[in-house]
Amino acid sequence: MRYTLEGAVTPDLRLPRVLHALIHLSLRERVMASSEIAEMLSINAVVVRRMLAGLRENGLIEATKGRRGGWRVVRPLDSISVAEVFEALGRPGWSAPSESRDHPGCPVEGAVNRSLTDIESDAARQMLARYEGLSLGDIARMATDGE
Amino acid sequence: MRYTLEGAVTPDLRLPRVLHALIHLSLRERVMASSEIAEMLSINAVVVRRMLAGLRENGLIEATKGRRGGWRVVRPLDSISVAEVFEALGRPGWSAPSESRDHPGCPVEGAVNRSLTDIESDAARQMLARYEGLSLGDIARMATDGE
DNA sequence: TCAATATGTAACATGTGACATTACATATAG
DNA sequence: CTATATGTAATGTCACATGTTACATATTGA
Repeated sequence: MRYTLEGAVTPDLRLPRVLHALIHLSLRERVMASSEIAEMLSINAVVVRRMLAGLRENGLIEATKGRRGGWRVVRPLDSISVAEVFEALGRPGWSAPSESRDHPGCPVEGAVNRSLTDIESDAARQMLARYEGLSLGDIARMATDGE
Repeated sequence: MRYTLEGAVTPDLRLPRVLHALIHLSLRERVMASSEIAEMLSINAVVVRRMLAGLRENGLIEATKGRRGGWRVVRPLDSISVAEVFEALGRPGWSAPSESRDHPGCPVEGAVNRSLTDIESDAARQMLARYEGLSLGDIARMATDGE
């Protein structure tokens, strides 16, 4: 695993937004149209469909077209980890570690790259482990219980 | 401390590049012009001056104008941590954690934000601690010794 | 003194990715 | 059939690292 946590210039809010939407969607136990979710998140409905496309391809949610159509969470929240959502979204905000390739073969550049990559990879690994240990059910209970 | 590791769309290579340049600069024990450093890093001389400006303001390096001018590392490499360079560069690639503010007051959004922020902050804290424990001298020795 | 050489910066261009928006194709309930 | 949803392409906006040009300022050395 060799990843750094990065993000676009425009703050990448896909992960928090999708988690937020999935939990509401599951708790309500009825389908919600993209437009409803969009209103809830104060964003555009097309952006919602774009974000949820990855989750649909990974079997986390299903979409029904036509009248009375909308989105439905397929599995129980306790069985869905943040890591799974993160992966289904395509690891938003992550990119290759910051290695410069300005002077290939230079031992100094190599040592710098190895040092920084080690540190970034360890941090990324730690974050992913935490994502794996946290389920959407956990978050839903956090919201319900005394904060 | 509340930071996420982020980066621009264009890979942010300021940290590895500056570390690379500082180590060479110190080992050579003579001033180097921006143009020389730029050639070494395969980038533009103006970009070099822009990167090094923060280090100059933080007293890590000094610049001399005019003929025979150039850049000089003020302190020994062993006394300079990666963290110090990182800070002098303005924490390149870091930004506030990814919290959505789409529906203030929503307990679900709040729980999501707290969960993600905790995880991101911990990862950032760990990375900074590693930066603090690593000196430019350490990296220079890595480059010299058996890799 | 004066020309060559450096830094110090402003100004503008470029490339990229998240997000916004419009338009339209496709599918489905009633 | 028609209203309603998803699916998706095309285009625009914005922010930021980097590239590039231009010029002001400072300093060395003959």
